[in-house]
Amino acid sequence: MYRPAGTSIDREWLVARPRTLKPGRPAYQQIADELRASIRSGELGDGDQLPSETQLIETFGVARMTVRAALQVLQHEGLAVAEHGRGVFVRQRRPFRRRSVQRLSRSQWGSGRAMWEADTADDRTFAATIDVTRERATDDVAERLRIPSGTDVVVRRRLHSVDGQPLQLSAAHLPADIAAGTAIAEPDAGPGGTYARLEELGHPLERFVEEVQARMPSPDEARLLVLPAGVPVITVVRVAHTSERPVEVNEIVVNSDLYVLEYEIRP
Amino acid sequence: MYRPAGTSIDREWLVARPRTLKPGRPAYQQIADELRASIRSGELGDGDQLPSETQLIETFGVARMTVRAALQVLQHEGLAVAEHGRGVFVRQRRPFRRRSVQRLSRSQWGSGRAMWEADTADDRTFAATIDVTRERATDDVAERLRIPSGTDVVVRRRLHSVDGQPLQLSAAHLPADIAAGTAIAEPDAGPGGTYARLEELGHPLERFVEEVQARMPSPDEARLLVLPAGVPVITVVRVAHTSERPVEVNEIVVNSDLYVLEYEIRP
DNA sequence: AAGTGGTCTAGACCACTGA
DNA sequence: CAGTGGTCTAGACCACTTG
Repeated sequence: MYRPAGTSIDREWLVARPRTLKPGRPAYQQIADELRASIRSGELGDGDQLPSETQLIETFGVARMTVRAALQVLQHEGLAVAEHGRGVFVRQRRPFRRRSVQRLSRSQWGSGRAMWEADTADDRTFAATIDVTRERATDDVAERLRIPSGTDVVVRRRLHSVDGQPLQLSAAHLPADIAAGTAIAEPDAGPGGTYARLEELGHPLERFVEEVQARMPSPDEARLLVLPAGVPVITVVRVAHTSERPVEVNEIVVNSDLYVLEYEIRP
Repeated sequence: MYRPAGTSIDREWLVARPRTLKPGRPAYQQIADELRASIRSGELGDGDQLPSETQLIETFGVARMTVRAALQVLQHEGLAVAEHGRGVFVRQRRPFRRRSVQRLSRSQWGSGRAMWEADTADDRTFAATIDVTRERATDDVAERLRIPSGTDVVVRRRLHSVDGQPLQLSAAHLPADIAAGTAIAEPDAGPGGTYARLEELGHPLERFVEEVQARMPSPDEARLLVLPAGVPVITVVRVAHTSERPVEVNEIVVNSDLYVLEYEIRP
């Protein structure tokens, strides 16, 4: 009973359904419930096309805005994506890429590989540097770097992509007294990246602290990361410390659909 | 120019707006853009009421479904919440609670405190155990525990709340050969919880590995955690290891609005 | 009772996709 | 071209909150 992903089974789905809606619960939610159940059970698999709006209208005997509301529910739950002119499809699930934050080890960036390349192996990778600027630190960044608010920082803003797929945005902030005039203030920071340069400059990195949160993306973030509705972002604020002081604050926004963050804790 | 949070400024907002929409971009998106800008700028602060649907209809000269679409956009971005019969409000922001996963230290659970109490200090806390059951391990859990698929496990499912506010769901899975017949299989596992019992039973915990992801909640999760639209959940799969074997897989789902996960990495 | 949001209809026109 | 989803209207009735 094998059926390859992406097969259209609209017609089968159609005849298998009861077409009656019970009073008490809104119609659009009942329709969403049925479709959701079909997705969860696997009856509708990854990439399969959902019944079209027209088909749902006929099946359930409701107005178009009602079936659209049902489909919107599924999209905002991250279960389906609409493609204009094509149909609504079960959203392809889950990370084809995983990230071990554990790989923030010296062996990684010491060897000239960026840490986000850790699991990439032989894939093609890109890090499109949007820009490197010198700015006044925001209050939050200044506090985390333990420098006076408004002090100059070098900011490296980047959009990381792999095989053309945007994965994450990052904005690394370093105190200007450390980074200005060095390779860190250049678009290409050289082999091993910022962390390798910091060590060379006499700032050996002792520990990283990461704060992890999740939220829905802003419209700008959704555009840059090509996020469909219903996909949140994970935000990471990483602070790199030497034994003396914090030397970098990196604000990272990742496509939560493509990442698994991995941490190891030793009590 | 101080204005306390929650103040209604509908009328001010109304007169300050242009009421013309430009062609090219959908009307509901332009309306959402204006409201979003007001929220981001702070003109509309935490808990403030947005203009009502009626006011927006008059201001922009569009149909009701159009302004509703605009308000839906903001709700799904997590910027606003609607309250039936009251209005639409700027969503109160961000964690009044923070969690240091770093606190998975022996000193915490050794001292009889659960790790999710680490930062709670003198707040009132509750952990409503939904149930403790014996089940066959799912494929995923079995693989993580390195036991044959279908082997019995003890499952402790809980809903954690603080001051009546639900924070997280968890489902801890332990191999039956370790946990069955012990306090771990009881609803109240005793002081220090599962981890303290494991140590007493001769399973000293050496390391924890956590995999962190984010996604939109299922309807059930949204109901249990009382999540409004536009708030994702963070999922954590924590595996506790002795030097010999993995002894617990804990599947955790947290309200991303109330948590900051914190990790420390030493290269 | 007045004002708010929640659901729903029966249309319309448009933009995009694919054969 | 037919079929798909995207936007929008002008109504309707309902449910909830507040004074």
